Amino acid sequence: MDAARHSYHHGDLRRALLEAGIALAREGGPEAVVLREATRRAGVVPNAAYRHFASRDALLQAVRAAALAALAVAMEKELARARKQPDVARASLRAIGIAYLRFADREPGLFRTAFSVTGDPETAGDPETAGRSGMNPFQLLGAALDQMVAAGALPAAQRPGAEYLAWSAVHGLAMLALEGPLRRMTRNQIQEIGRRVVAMVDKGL
Amino acid sequence: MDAARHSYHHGDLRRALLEAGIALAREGGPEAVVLREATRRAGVVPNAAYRHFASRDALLQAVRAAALAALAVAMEKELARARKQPDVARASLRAIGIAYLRFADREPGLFRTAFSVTGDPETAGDPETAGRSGMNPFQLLGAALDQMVAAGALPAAQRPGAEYLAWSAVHGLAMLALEGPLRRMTRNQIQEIGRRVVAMVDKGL
DNA sequence: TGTACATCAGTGAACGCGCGTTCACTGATGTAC
DNA sequence: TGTACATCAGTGAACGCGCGTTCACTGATGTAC
Repeated sequence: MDAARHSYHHGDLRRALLEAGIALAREGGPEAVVLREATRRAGVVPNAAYRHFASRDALLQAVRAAALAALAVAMEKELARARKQPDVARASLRAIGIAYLRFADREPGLFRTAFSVTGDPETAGDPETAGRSGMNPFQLLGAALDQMVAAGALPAAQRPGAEYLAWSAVHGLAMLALEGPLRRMTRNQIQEIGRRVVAMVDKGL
Repeated sequence: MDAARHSYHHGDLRRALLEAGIALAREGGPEAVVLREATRRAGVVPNAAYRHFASRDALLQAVRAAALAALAVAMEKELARARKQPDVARASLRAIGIAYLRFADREPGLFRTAFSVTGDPETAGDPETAGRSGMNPFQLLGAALDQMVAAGALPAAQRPGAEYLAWSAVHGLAMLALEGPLRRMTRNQIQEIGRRVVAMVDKGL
């Protein structure tokens, strides 16, 4: 990658390191985000990274934010489809759950990086974790639940904290399928269970 | 620990290493199960471990089995209490969920070791993963669900695969609370969410 | 338009770390006669 | 009951590994006059 650099200065090393870090996370999860490897891919000497990131962990946090943003974008895409459905509110909530599970399936490395790492993804503050709508994954889920209440599909009394219930169900399946005992199941089996989990949440909330 | 060994032979090194491994897992999760540290605690030279375990991973797997067995025992205790309830089937299912969450809370290191590690905990084969009843955690959950069907509290059509739905919900909360974004919440908040998750499963199945 | 110089973004070399694992060894145990 | 010897369970020393990070450095850039 980027092997052909001729000037002494790189030009955009911060971005190059971040992108290398994202690629590493995609390939092997958070523990694969190795500072030295990122500099290797950027065609630069190891300690050059310290001009742009205070430590290996700082790089990892930046990668994590990018992973969350990628998830937010995936959710937004699925939500766009849901808006054409008759029962928009319900379809939106399901879309969020399905997008979450699909992201975990298709980008396991990024998924694990986004969640099995220090830091609060719900932090509304960090714009780096947001999708195109400016909302991060957690906020998107919250908005879908608000819609449910507005549509009368969810009792207002159940609304507070409901994101944690929905999130838990879907997150648990993702983890069990990714690095837990469900790892050996086929993709189809997992998808079927995914549908049922989402249905359970819908019904059980 | 065990500093006072006088004979050249240890006597029960395998057990000592396993117990040291369990202690390490309890303190710091799977990545803390370090072979050299286990031998240090057993008062023995590092490579002595290879007389009893083929590799660091073999030790880790043994520790993992022990962690699953500990969870099974915790579940059995909670189940014993549930048997005194009027609606035994339902109470049993909830007991399993509550025990699971409580174990994750009280023994986070063992919990993570049990699940965020290679291997299929559902493997009925390994007796090392079982509690006093001879059943492992997964089997205990299955039995509770069978009871639900027998009691008419769960449609038989929903029974197949239902363990994965229940498990996902409760596992997800445990993970989010343990090493995810819910880490900062108070124990009480998590417990409250736990109750609601279990209720959601009960209602949503 | 040209030059001096501060600032910035890279280089080069080296550290210490603790780990898992291998090798050839030796002290202790227990079994056969 | 005693001894010879095979087997077993430890020791001692050493490996290579790749990592994150620090230090003093130098080449390139851009700004002030």
